[in-house]
Amino acid sequence: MLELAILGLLHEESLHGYELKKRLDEMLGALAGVSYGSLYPALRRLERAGAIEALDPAEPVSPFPVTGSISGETAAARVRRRLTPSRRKRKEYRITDPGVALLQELLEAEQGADDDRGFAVRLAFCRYLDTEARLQLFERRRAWLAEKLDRVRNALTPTGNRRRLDLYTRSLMEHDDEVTRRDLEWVDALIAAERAGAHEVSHTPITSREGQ
Amino acid sequence: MLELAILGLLHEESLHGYELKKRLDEMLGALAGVSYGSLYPALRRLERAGAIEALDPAEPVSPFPVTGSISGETAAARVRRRLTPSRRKRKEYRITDPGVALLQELLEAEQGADDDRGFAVRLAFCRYLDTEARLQLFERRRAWLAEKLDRVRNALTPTGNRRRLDLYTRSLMEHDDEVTRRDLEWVDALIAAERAGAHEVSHTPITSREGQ
DNA sequence: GTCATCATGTAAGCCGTTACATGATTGC
DNA sequence: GCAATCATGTAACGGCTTACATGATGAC
Repeated sequence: MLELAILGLLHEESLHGYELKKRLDEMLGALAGVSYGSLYPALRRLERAGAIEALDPAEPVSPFPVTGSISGETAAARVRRRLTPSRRKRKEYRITDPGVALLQELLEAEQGADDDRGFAVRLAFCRYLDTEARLQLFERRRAWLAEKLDRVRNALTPTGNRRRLDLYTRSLMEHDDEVTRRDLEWVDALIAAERAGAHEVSHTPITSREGQ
Repeated sequence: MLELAILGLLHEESLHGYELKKRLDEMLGALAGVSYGSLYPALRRLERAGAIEALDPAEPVSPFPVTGSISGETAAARVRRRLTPSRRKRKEYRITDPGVALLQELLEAEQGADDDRGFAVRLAFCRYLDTEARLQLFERRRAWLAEKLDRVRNALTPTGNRRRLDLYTRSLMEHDDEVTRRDLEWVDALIAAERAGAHEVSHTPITSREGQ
């Protein structure tokens, strides 16, 4: 899970551990608040496995030489902190070709792809899958949610041997029911969008958000 | 977490491990699918700690002697399986007085009471808390959710340094935003109901559920 | 007699955490 | 020079899973 996320982030851009954690925290919901005691060992494992490699700090990797302004990022950076924040003892990692293959593999893996966290992380990087694999991921999630909804519904209906629930437990289950139904609708929308070919996934209209 | 749930269930009724797992599975969302490899060791730990005790199989505990029909349960039971399904080598556990104290303590503990699972399990047994402790639990959850919502909102608004999100990640975050807002509303309803003294918590009207 | 289910347990391992230790760089 | 933040790591431990091992009971 963590390794999947690391590979996913490094596929976009080379990063060092500390920065990686910040990205992970932004990606929250899933994987927010992962600890360094977990992150750094994961990086070493991936490095030993050849999925990522540490960059030589002497020669920077950017396609452009690092002489002066680096695209538009500079203007914003100047405001918040000085230029060239670089060169601590930090180790920047880059994903390797086998690493990209591993990312694909982990994204498609069935192991733990169903639960909330597993799905969230996979969805965050599913742009690296082809449409078919993506649909497979969505359908699996859908089935899982449908099953979950079924179980809640079953626990909620007073069929036969069912013990009666206290009000708090009942409220919990009703809420669970509602949330799961919404999750299902969402996944259905993702599937529909994927099938339509157009990736107009950003469906959520939501009650006017002029507040901020 | 598991121990809390075990104590909560045993507070209602004495049970053996296998049956306990079934209840846990029904309580799903949180703690559904917990494994025996996790459950039995937990029972032993609790027993060693004196929080629960195994019943002497010779003398059953029920307030009524076990001669023939045991309340209304019998009629239903007769249909699905024969009477007296009892007496394997199963070990029935009962909660002790120190166990009840431990249950209280765990319910009020701040450790891990905020996340989805922790809150769900506590809510399922919060009837064993007094109104004040319950409100404290709800308020803590509320604060946690508010903070989470804030982080999502922040990641979602294109402020300054923010990298632009791909469509899938954006959809994920928007969904997260929506779900978290609903969670907040729900907790607010719980708090309001608690404050009103009446425990009319079962608010959810939900779109007509004639389907089943 | 044999299969499904009930029932209890152990061992190995995974994945993560907390707490601790260390040190570089920069702003003031 | 000192504190805040950036940055990397290790050690111990926690909680849960999987896979395995075992056996009793009841249905057919």
